[in-house]
Amino acid sequence: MTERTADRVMDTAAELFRRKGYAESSMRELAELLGIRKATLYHHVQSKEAILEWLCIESLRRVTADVREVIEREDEPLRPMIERHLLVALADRDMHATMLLESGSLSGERRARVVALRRDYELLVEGVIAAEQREGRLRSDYEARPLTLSLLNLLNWTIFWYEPQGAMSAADVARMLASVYLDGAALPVSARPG
Amino acid sequence: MTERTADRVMDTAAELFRRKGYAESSMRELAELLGIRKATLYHHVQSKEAILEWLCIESLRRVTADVREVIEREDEPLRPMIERHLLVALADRDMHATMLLESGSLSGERRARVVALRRDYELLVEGVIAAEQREGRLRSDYEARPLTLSLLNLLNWTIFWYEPQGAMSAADVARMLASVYLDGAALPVSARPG
DNA sequence: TTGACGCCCGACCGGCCGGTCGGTAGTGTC
DNA sequence: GACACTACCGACCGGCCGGTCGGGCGTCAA
Repeated sequence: MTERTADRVMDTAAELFRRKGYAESSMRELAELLGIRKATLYHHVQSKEAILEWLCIESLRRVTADVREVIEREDEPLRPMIERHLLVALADRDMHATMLLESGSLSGERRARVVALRRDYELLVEGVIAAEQREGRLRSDYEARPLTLSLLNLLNWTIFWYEPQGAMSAADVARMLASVYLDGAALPVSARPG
Repeated sequence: MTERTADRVMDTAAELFRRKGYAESSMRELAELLGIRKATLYHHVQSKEAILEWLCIESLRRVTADVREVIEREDEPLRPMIERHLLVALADRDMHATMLLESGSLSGERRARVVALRRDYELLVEGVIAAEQREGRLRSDYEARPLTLSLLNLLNWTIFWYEPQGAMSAADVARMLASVYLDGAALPVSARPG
């Protein structure tokens, strides 16, 4: 049952960290949510920071794996890649939020490992952006790097306002953001009313 | 000199909170950065949370005032509004980052006040978006609300990767983001190479 | 000279923090 | 019955936290 318990610890920690913030969450509180004592919690995890590192790495691992699969499968991967990124981020919401907001609380090697994974992922996306520019499907008046970072801004922070029970499904939001990013929010002049 | 000192406290606190996070920053550390003792610091501010509230309110006050002025002056305010928002956010970087990341650490009435200001600002932007939709300059296949939140995502989180000493000036980034949001990142099919 | 005021400080407080320790209870194996 | 292993726990630790208290020191006005 170790595996089950470890998973439960990680899920609960992700929810707690997202709701209260990493520094404001205590191991006592986490133990209480799990229905065990703090000393017992340390039987399952090495330290508080180890939990945070695991959450960061796992969220990046999942989004990287999924997006890489889309890139390898699709001929024109940009739009499906955008949609997949968003669907994964919304599915692993608490974990993803913790990675975005709290990875700065890691220190030393833990921090270095997470920063490296994040950089790898950014470069994966940037590679797609640059390729689409070369093939003339994406505008080239700006560098691939700021275009990539803008896209990731647009996507990543959606988890903080999206409401699963609202009018739009996750797939709806994914389509909308892909369309806004690629096609723009403005109506083309030719399509405007007189 | 009280005014000078209070300003210095707020500037220093904003930089510290952005660099280390609110919960991870201590009043001892802030006092040390200011070259005074902790007890003296409490002569100038009421509490740690009061500092955070002031930073949040002030950053929202500035961006709201500036953007409102643009809206009242311009006939087609959307593009200049986007650019102004970004310039203000980049100018008050530490304060703005603290507001975005740490306002959740406020409690009770302080939190309520900041949340209300944030909501006011969102509604101000949403009003512009909705107006542009009615006038046919903005696509209407999505609601004004998610279009607004997407735009704010795209803009707000830029402060975390923009490098002032880099190749692009703040005005360059502002123009780029306005163009990506309005015109899209894709090349129109008609403009693509054969 | 006196006293009010702004600015400063050392010493201290209770409380919560992450983490450790020694030990117990149950369970399955040989 | 002996052993090993896992899950569990109460009690405890040193350390840092936000915040307070009483008082010192210079300036300036009466």
